[in-house]
Amino acid sequence: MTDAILILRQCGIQPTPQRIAVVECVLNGNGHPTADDVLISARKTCPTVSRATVYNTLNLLVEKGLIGMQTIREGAVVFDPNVEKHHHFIDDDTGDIYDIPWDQLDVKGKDKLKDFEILEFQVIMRGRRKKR
Amino acid sequence: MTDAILILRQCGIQPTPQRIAVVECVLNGNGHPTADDVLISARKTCPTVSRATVYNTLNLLVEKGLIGMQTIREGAVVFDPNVEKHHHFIDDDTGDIYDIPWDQLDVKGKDKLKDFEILEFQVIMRGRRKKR
DNA sequence: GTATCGATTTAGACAATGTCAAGATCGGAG
DNA sequence: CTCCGATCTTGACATTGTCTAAATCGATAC
Ligand SMILES: [Mn+2]
Ligand SMILES: [Mn+2]
Ligand SMILES: [Zn+2]
Ligand SMILES: [Zn+2]
Repeated sequence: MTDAILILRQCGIQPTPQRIAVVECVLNGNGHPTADDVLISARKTCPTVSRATVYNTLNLLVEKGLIGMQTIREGAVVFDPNVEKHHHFIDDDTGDIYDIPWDQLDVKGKDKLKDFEILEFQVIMRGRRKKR
Repeated sequence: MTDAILILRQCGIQPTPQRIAVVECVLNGNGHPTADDVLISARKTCPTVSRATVYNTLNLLVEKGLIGMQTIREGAVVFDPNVEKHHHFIDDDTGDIYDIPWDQLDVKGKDKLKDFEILEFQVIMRGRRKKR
């Protein structure tokens, strides 16, 4: 349970009911929601919130580094409450996206790519999550 | 210079002027075109080709394994004439996508992810291509 | 309490991506 | 030539995302 108001203030963003709802949806929600997921979810606590405000707020949060944005799903960008470096696993059956901790994988050979200046990278895996 | 007609026949797809134009655009063109790139490009040799036919043909080619489809750019899927396993580097300045040969990188640690059955994976890198 | 003013939100227009269905077109077999 | 199945085109439609103008909000000043 994050304190959305505090988080917004610390970034110099005026906390409003709409922005609080958006922050709570993406930070307390589970997973990697699309903007539309956030809109639907935010409307449960703030029924009049508009699509434009959800997009504005999400983009603002990305700018401030409070959340990430990932281009790994077809059709829509997803937002990511996890701002630490990490990899992703996408379940082809369900579409669910799982975080893989950064230190679980090691990518060897990047330094041999002389033609490219790598600013960031990640491993993207697809398959099925094993039922347990 | 690929023989589009032959390639289509080998996959059991009737070669038509429209399909030939699409195949030539994505196979002989350079890089990772979007459907819209292909549409514009195909219209140079086949001015009346429609958007639906371009999408239908591209999806058909993907189904048959003749080209790949990558979800690595915002806004639109890109198609990939390279069907071998490989990684990608995206130039943040230009948006250009470069193929990185499969054996240039080695991802260690995948076997420790007990909860996931990895069917495919790739490394996605972002940054700037060094001018040379 | 009321007027004012800037910040915020809303509703709807708009462009782009992608899918789909209905009708037109094409091309080969009879 | 006619018929018929395959293919193509057109335009409608849904979705994602951005933008603008007008409405709303809230704090301060009077
Ligand atoms: Mn979703
Ligand atoms: Mn393009
Ligand atoms: Zn993540
Ligand atoms: Zn590629």
